[in-house]
Amino acid sequence: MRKIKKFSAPEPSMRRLPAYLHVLSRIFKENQTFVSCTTISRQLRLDPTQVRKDLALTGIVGKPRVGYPVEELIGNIKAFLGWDIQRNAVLVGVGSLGTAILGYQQFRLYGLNIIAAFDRDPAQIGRNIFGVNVYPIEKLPEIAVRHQIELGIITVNADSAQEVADLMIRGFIRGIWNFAPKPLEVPNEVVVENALLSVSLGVLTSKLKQIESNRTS
Amino acid sequence: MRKIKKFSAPEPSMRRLPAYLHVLSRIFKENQTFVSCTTISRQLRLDPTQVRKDLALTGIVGKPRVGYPVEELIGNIKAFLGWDIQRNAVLVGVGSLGTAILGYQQFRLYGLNIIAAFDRDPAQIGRNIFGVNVYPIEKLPEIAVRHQIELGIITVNADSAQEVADLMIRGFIRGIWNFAPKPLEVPNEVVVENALLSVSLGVLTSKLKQIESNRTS
DNA sequence: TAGATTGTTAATCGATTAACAATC
DNA sequence: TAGATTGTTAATCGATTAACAATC
Repeated sequence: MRKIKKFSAPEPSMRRLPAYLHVLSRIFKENQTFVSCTTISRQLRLDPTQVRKDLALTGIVGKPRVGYPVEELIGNIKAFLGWDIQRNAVLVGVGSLGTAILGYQQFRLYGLNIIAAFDRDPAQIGRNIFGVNVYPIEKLPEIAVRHQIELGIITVNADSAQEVADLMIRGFIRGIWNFAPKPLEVPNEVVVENALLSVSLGVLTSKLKQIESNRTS
Repeated sequence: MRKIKKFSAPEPSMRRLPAYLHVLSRIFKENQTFVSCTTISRQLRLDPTQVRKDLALTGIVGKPRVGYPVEELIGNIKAFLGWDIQRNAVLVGVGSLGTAILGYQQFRLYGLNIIAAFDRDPAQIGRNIFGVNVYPIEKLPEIAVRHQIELGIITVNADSAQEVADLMIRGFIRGIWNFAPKPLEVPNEVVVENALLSVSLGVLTSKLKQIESNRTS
C-alpha cells in the first residue's frame, strides 16, 4: 500500500494570503503588471523571504529582477484559498452580526453565495434581508439538501450553536463558519472554522496591557 | 545599563485563552469549583500539556490530583488578557458591521466601553445606536482627548481606513482594532490588531478545497 | 497509601529567517 | 554586462509534545 501524503498548507501562511490579496488588488488598480515580494513585504511589515515562500505555495512563478505577474498572482491566491468557485451557503441567526454578514457584499468575491437565512424567532420569518429570505430553522436540512449547500454560517448565541450545527450536519453541509463562542462537536468529514471576535480583541488588549506593565517596570 | 527584558506572551497562547474562558464560564455555571486541564483540552481538542502551559502564563497555581480553581482561573485569564479593567473606546463607521459591534453586549464583559460612534455620512449623525450617539468624524480627536479614549474601532471601508487611523492618532488613542482590509501606518507606540473576517473564511474554504483535492487524487 | 494531576525539563516538530546560487 | 530578484537549501528560532518527578 502506498502511503498517501495528504498535502496540508501551513496555517500561518493561509492566514497571511488574504492580506496579500488586498495589497495586490490595490497594486492591480494602479495598473502595475509586476510586483516584487519586497514591495508586498514592506506594506505588511513581513519578512520578504516569508512572502516569497507563501506565494510559492500558490504555484506562482516569478521572474528574477522583475517580480511576480500581479494579475496571475491574484488568480493563484484566490484559487489556492478556494475563492475561485462559488459555494452555496446558508446563515443561521439574523441578529446584528448575522445581518452584517448578509450585507457584506465583499464575501461574494470570495465565492460565498448565501442563498437562505434561518432564525428561530417567528418575527424574523419571511423577512428579506439584503436580498436573502429568512426561513424557520426547522426547514434547514431540507433546504440545504435541495440547494446543495456546502457552507453553513452560525451567528446564533452559544446556547443554540450545537443544535444549529446538528441541523447543518443533517443537511449534509461540509463546512461550518462558526461565530458562536462554543466548541462544536461534528463528524470528522465536516470542517469547522471558529471566528471568535473576542480572540482578536484579546490580542489587542493583552498587548496594551503588556506595554503598560513594561513601562512601569 | 541593565538589559530590560520585555515580556511578551506567545501569540498562539493568547489566541487560545478566550476559548478557555468560554469553556470555563460554562463549567462555572454548572457549579464546578475545580477543573483539570484534561477536561478543558478534551472539549477544545487540544493537547493537555499545551493547556497547562497556557494556563501557567496567567499565574494560576493548580492542585495536583484536583485541578485548577475555576473562579480564580477565570479571573486570572481575564486579567492576563487585559479584560479586568474598563477601557473607553470609540467606533468609526456605523455600517452593518459597525452596528453589529455596537450591539454586541458581550464586549462589555471584556472591558470594552464604547462611548461614541462616528460617521462621515450626514444622515447617520445624531442617531443613537444601541445607546451610543453618532458624531461627525471631524469631532473624533477632540472627543477622544476629552474622554481619554484608549481604543479605536475601525469599521469603515479600506479607502477611508488610513484617514480614520490618523484622526485616532491625533486623539492619542493607544490601540486600534481594525476591521478594514487595509494595512495601517501608525507610530510605534500605537498597537494595531487587524480583524479580517476574510482570513477566517479563507482558512475554511482552503481546507474544503484541500479535502476535495485529496479525495480525487 | 496509591494514583491522578500539576509543574517543569527535555525532545521534537514546524515555521521563520539567513545565505546564496540561478536567472533575467 | 551588472545587479536585482527569484527559488531553494541550511540555520535558527519558537512552539508543541513527550517524559517524569513532585505533590496532594
